[in-house]
Order: sequence, then structure tokens, then C-alpha cells
Amino acid sequence: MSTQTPDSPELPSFETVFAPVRSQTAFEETLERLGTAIKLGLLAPGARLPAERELCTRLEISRSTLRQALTALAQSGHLHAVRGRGGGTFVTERPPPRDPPSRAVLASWHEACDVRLGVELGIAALAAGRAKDHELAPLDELVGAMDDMAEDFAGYRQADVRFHIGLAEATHSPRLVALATEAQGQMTDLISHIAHPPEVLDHANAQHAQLLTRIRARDADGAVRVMAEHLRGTELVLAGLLPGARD
Amino acid sequence: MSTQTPDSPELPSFETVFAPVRSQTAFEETLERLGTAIKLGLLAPGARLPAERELCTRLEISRSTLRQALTALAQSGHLHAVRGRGGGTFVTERPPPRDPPSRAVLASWHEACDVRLGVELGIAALAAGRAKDHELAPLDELVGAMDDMAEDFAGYRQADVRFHIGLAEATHSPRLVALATEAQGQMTDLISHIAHPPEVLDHANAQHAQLLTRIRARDADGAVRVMAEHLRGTELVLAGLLPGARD
DNA sequence: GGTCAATGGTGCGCTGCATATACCTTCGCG
DNA sequence: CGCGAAGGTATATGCAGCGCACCATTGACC
Repeated sequence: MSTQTPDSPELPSFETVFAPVRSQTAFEETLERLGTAIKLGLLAPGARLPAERELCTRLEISRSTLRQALTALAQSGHLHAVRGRGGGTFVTERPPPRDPPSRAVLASWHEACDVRLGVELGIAALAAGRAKDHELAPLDELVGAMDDMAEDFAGYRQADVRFHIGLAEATHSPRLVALATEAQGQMTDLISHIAHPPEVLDHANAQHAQLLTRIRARDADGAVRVMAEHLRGTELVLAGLLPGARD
Repeated sequence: MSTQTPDSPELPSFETVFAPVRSQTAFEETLERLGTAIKLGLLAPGARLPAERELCTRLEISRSTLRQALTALAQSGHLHAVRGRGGGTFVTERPPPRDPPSRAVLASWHEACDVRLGVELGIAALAAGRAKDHELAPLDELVGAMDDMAEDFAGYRQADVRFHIGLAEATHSPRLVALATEAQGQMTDLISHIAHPPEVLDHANAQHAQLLTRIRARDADGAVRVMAEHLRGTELVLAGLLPGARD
């Protein structure tokens, strides 16, 4: 009786509650986790992964499942395995060319930006309250490094990712670190095929510096404001180059 | 070679990349989705759920899996089923007593607050830019209703939930709505067993009103600031009453 | 008052993911 | 030169999820 007649306009909350439930398999999640870690440079080229038998324990999955993911990443050229004692699974030195963003990613890029906004604003606010000096020092170095990389987008982007994830770590909230990592992964998918003029990168990096200043001053509101502006920058670039601008 | 020696202190990012992979089953996710929707009042007492055969289509799961969840919720007293034509599955009129927060929830309440902070800050910022008048009007009514409910925490809380979720809907970002719903669910688990003096609720509701004012003025920074303060209020209450304060 | 259709309730077999376990192959280090 | 650490392979088992067919109940409609 209280359900609407079929095809009637439904309360928006109903759409959310009754939206499709799709559970990722362990294989899929593992593949994505390792894949983005490599693409983001969290696992540097040449780095050696823990041994399979150890890794599957950490991930709390079976070795067979882990190997499915490793094999897939090896075939796509992101990993290569070396047998025998002293061997292991290594990240490829020269990363394979990135795929252009899939249709699905392009369709929902606005959503991805929205979530990232939330995550990063929360990180800015919390980091301002909780960051310790020794956690901020490495971020200074990254800002310095990015200053010299305005011509090298790949290098810049990698430092950028480390900066944002490092900031997330300064909140001491593992969940936020995970969300930030995921968000950065999606952003990288979107922006890695886009031209970034040095002026834009310099401006963005100036905001990184401002952000650190606000955080050191324990100025949460200021940090959030700078972060919001920082993200708006990226979003404007995307809005100009990708389809489906909302307003 | 670039892996650390065993048991050496590892880079924090490694902890995130190699954190356990645990995929929720479809049954678990369904149970949680429906359960929190009921507990949050998104599915009002007495409301009728869509027929099983339709619901399992929407959720994109099999009827067997759906029924596992429905059966569990029926046994816990949240739902009751009526057979025959014109029957269906209904939300219990008098909700069963809430369980006290589980140990796991209590252990990670700080994390939950952190994520909620991010989500809600993002919502505040985006709603200020995107909310339409007709989406804000119902929120005015909720604020008015909450004004009269400072003595009735259950009623107040339900309006509160609707307010925050309504705000999320004003961002037009389904993903944010889902995250907000999840966050509200976790908050409800935490605060429903806590005494809330009327003054606290009145103060919180005044912030709701301010929030709407800022949003109408398209003042994103202001909205974010009010929201941050609003959430800090809840967090302070929790910090005083729950174990494991961080700093 | 009888029929029928919409609803929840039940059972069964199939498929595929994930696990656990054991064993093989390679190859550097001592 | 052999031990041990690493990747590579094979197989059996469990179980979640699916799809389907069918039963039982009961109000609505003629």
C-alpha cells in the first residue's frame, strides 16, 4: 500500500537503497589494488613484491587467487617474475603504455571528482589538526621536487600522488588513506592523457605549498579552502576537455 | 632488493596496498543495505517493500540470495512477511530494540567519524554550488520539525538523517548519497544509545538552519565551515563518552 | 462463491570462485 | 654440489550465488 504504483516517480532515497548490489570478487579487487599501486608509482619500477606465499597471507587470500592477479599483471606487462632463489616478482622497469580511459570511467568522471572532493577536504581538515612535523617534512621535499618538474608531467604527477597520499597518512586514518589512494587512481586514469602546461602545474604546486603552510598553522578552515580551490583547478581542466559537463 | 628486510619498519603506503582484501558477499551487502535503510527510517515502519521477484531484479541478485537477507531481517524482527495476494514484505511497525554497538564498531568509531567528515564536507561544498530551490524546501521543513523535537531523540534523529541525506541528494551525485547513507548508518549505531540534552539538539539544529542559509547564498566556504563545526559537535560528545580518544 | 493471479515459501541441481594442499622446477648461495 | 627459497602446476573440496520449477496462501474480481 505504501509502495508507489509501478513506474511512478519514486523517492530518491529508494533509488539508493534498492540500487544494484555488485560484489567484487577477491581476484578483481586484488588485481585493481596492485594495478593502481603500480600505476600510481606506490610500487616503484624495479621494486620487488613480497614473496607469493607471504603476500597471500597478508592479503588474506589463497595463493591461487593471488597468482591469478599476478599472472594478469605479468601478461599486461606491469610485472615480471623471476624464478629460483633470490627471485621474486618485480615491477617492470619500463611501464607499459597506459590504456586510454575506458568508456565507463569517462561516463562517471564527474562522480569520481565529487568523491575525491569529499575525501580530500576531510583530509585537509583533519591533517591540520593532527599532522606531526616529521610527517610534513617529506611533503616539503615533494613540493620542492615538483617545482623542478613542471616540464615532466609523468614525474610531476607521481610526486603529486605521493604528496596527496602522504597528506592522507598524516590524518592517521587508514580508511582515508585507502580512499585517497583510490581517488588518486581514478584521477590518474583521467588526466594522464591530457596536456598540462607548465604554468598550470606551477600554480597547482604553489597551492601545495600554501596547503602545508595552513596545516602547519593548524588552520583547518584555511587548509580546506586552499584544497577546495586546488581541486577546482583540476576539475576545470577536465571540464574543458572531457564530455558531459554537468552545468 | 628494494623490499625491506623482514620485520623492518615499512613505508606506510605498503600497509595500505598490502592490506587484507575482504570482499563482502552479496548476501552480506544486501542484509546491511536493507538493515540500515530500516534503522535509519528510510524505509518507514509499515512500509511495504517491492515484491521479492521485482526486488531481486533491481538489486541484480538472485531471489535465493535476497531471501536469505529478508529471512534474516524477519527473524531479527525488522520485517514481517504476509502471504497471498495483496501480501508482501513489510517493515515492522514497532521496531525491535537496537543492539548496543558491537565491539568492532566501537573500536573504529574514530575512523568512521573521519570518513563522515570528508563525505559531509564534500556534500556541503557541492550542494552550495548545485542545490536547486525545490530540493532545499523539504529541508527547511525538516529543520522546523526538529525544532519541535528536542525532547524526542528518536524522532529528532530520524529527521536529522533525512536532512543530511537530503542534502547529499542535492549534490546530484549518487555515489555521495550512498556514502552519506552509509556514514549516517554508522553514526546511528554509535549515538543511539547516548543521552542527548535538548540544548545540544537545539544548537545542532541551529547549525542546520545556518547551513541552508549558506547554501542558498551559494557560499561554499561558509557552508563547509558550518558543517565542520556541526560535525565537531557530535564528535566531542562521542569523545567524552566512548573509549579510545586519540589525542 | 468460485476462480485466478499475485504474493511469499521450498527444494534442487549447476556453475564458478576461492581455498587448501601437495608437489614440481629453477637457480643462487654457502 | 646440495640445500633452500622462490615461482609454477595440478587437483580435490567447499560453498556462495544462480536459475528454475513448483507449492501454499489469500485477497481481488467477476
